[in-house]
Amino acid sequence: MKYSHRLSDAVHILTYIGASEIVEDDLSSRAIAGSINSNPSLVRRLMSSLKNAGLITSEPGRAAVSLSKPTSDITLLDVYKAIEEPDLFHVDEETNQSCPIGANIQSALHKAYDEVQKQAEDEMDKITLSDIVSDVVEGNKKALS
Amino acid sequence: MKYSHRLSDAVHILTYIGASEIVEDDLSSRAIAGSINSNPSLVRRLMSSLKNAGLITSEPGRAAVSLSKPTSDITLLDVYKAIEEPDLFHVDEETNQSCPIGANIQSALHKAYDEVQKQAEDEMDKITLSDIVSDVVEGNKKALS
DNA sequence: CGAACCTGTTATCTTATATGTAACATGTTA
DNA sequence: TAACATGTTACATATAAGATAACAGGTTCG
Repeated sequence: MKYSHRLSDAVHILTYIGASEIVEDDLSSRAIAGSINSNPSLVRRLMSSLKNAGLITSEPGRAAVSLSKPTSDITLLDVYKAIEEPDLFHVDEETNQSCPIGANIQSALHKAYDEVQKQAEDEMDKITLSDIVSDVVEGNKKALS
Repeated sequence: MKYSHRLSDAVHILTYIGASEIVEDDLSSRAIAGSINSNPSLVRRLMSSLKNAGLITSEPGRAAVSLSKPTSDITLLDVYKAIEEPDLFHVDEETNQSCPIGANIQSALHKAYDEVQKQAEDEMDKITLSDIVSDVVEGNKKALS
């Protein structure tokens, strides 16, 4: 996942929905794609994951997506788990088990990566969609003044 | 970089060097590649980055690589910075600047990601090669008993 | 009712990246 | 000098992300 911005686009979608008062109130996948500078199909695919995770509610045929929870109850961690692979780092699972190093490095790395993952997730859990929406609305106010 | 294990292989190399007493004392790229179950060229490429970062010392022609610092002075963060892209998450830099959301989401995301990055890096900075080597040596002892 | 929109899903193409592999110039050792 | 090493480059392959198109089905409103 080096050059991916799936997480960013997913947050963008949620922010668009959560701050729809500052844009024309068009919540179609086409309108959201216009904001991302992407295409409606990508938006609908990401929304599919967000829907599966219980973060948004939508109905076929109607351009009427909405957040399932208040913005303060949706964390960056929720979005991360809905969209991304679970692990930030990957252990090489093909190391040589006949070598003392190769046979024991995997568990040592898993232990280390788990600690990093936990700290990252704890921090992501502290950042809410409300924070992001506030920053965006604030930035927009400044730009208009 | 979804399916990459560059970081794991780099730590593997350093661990191999740092724990060479529990393997036959062959520090050639071929021997290390054997432990990773990979190939010497990959090992030499990773070692090239580790050398640029000042973590190892080596000379052309001689299979005599060594750590530039004690294992307790080499952190997971050092290896991460030597090997990986600097950022865990990437902001979509192509969002529509004509849209209030698209124009302001980038800085909001950078701010959020920076906080997560900082926590992850702080944790990586606490984990040393010494910890990894200890776990591997310990695991080997158990396997032999 | 029917035209015009929408969502949800799938398929294909292109591009970026990681890895495997080979090759080669050059240094070292015995 | 033969054998082996590093350091670097080039190329092939596999995986994944994103762009794009297509289409079945639902919704809205004239």
